Amino acid sequence: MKKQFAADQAYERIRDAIYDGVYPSGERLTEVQMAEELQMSRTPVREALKRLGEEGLLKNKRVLAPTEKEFIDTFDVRRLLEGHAAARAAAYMTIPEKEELRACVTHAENGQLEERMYWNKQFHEKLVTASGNEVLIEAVSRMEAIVYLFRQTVVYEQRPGLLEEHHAICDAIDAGDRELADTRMKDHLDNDLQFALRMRK
Amino acid sequence: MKKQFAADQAYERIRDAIYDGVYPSGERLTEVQMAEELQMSRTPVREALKRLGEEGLLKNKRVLAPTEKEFIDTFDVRRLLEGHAAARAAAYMTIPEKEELRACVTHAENGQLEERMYWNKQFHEKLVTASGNEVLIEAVSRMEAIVYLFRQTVVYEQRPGLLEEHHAICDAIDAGDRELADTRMKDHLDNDLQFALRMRK
DNA sequence: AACACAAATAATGTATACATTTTTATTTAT
DNA sequence: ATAAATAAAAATGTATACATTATTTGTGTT
Repeated sequence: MKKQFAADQAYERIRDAIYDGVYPSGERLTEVQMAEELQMSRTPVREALKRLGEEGLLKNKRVLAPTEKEFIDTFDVRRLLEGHAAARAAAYMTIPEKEELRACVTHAENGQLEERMYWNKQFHEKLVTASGNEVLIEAVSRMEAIVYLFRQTVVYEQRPGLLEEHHAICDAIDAGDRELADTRMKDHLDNDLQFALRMRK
Repeated sequence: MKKQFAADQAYERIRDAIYDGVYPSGERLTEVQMAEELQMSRTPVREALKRLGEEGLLKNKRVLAPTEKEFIDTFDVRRLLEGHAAARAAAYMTIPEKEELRACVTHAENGQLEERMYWNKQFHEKLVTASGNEVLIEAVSRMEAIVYLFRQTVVYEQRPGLLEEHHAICDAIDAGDRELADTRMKDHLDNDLQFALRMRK
């Protein structure tokens, strides 16, 4: 077990708390309060808050409250990047990698809600990671915060068609069809977006 | 004139110094030394260095030394994003915006090296900004550091064909041809990449 | 009640001190 | 001479103090 700096702990704990809805969108996080709660001095907390700010989870000290536009804009970029990742995967993924990817979908099919969330997330992550392009990976992961915070609900994981679409993407990749993989990923994300938007109403 | 925090000044000064080659790639920047040079305490310097780290200009305390792969990967993503921005521009840019964009190219044609650099940069910036997609804008700007540091030289601004390509992109946008604008931007960036890679040898 | 202003309270930004960790320099052993 | 081990030096991470800014609260006015 590696020793963790207080600043890192603070970062992780606050981040998780935000994701868990402990601090709702719009709430202001102050250094003193956080320091109090985490039982450490302001210094590491301050560092953690700054980092959360840079990563977009806080917007001048308040928990990000993503607007519909921000969400749409995020997907506009995401579909580009993940579509590209899918195309690359179709061209360069190794057989074992393809199998792992497919396994994500089947595991999701068989698992309960908790597991299903995990494997769906893994699916996208594996796909992007397989590109081997650090810049791409970084860019995608940077957008997770908004996505996560916007659709506060988890119902999304039950969206009809979701798993079928993941399968379809796998099929395109297995077939080595770049174009098709790209298109299917983009369509998939479009569906996700539409569904999430509808859920908010 | 707005008052600046010491941390902000530190950030800007160190960043500019890195860009100006004062601290060469690979050099280690320590808090104490920077604090000394900037005549302030370690606290704001530390904050600045952390920020520079998050933005990719420092990689555990050392000035980023981009590898060829990183550079290529960056362009792989850039062409996606800027290509998309060009396509959007073709579809949605207003006449005055189109004129401003074209002006960037003509200004570059008529200016000296310094100006030319400025206007070429403006060209790309205007194009991306016109998308109105904050996420996209942010993503593109995040990649500037690597691009800038990798091609330490400025010769790049003299690349044969560069201005013609900018014009060609403008033409496609003026014509409202999304596909073509996208392709031309991608080709343009591909050329940039190839040229930069060749320069390094 | 809504507004403007003043006083108070609280939060931030910076400097500094100190313990710990990391780097560098030096010594010792093979 | 090279490598391992140790000692010395330097740099980092955290806590704390204090001055400065923001924010809130309270008061009086229309």
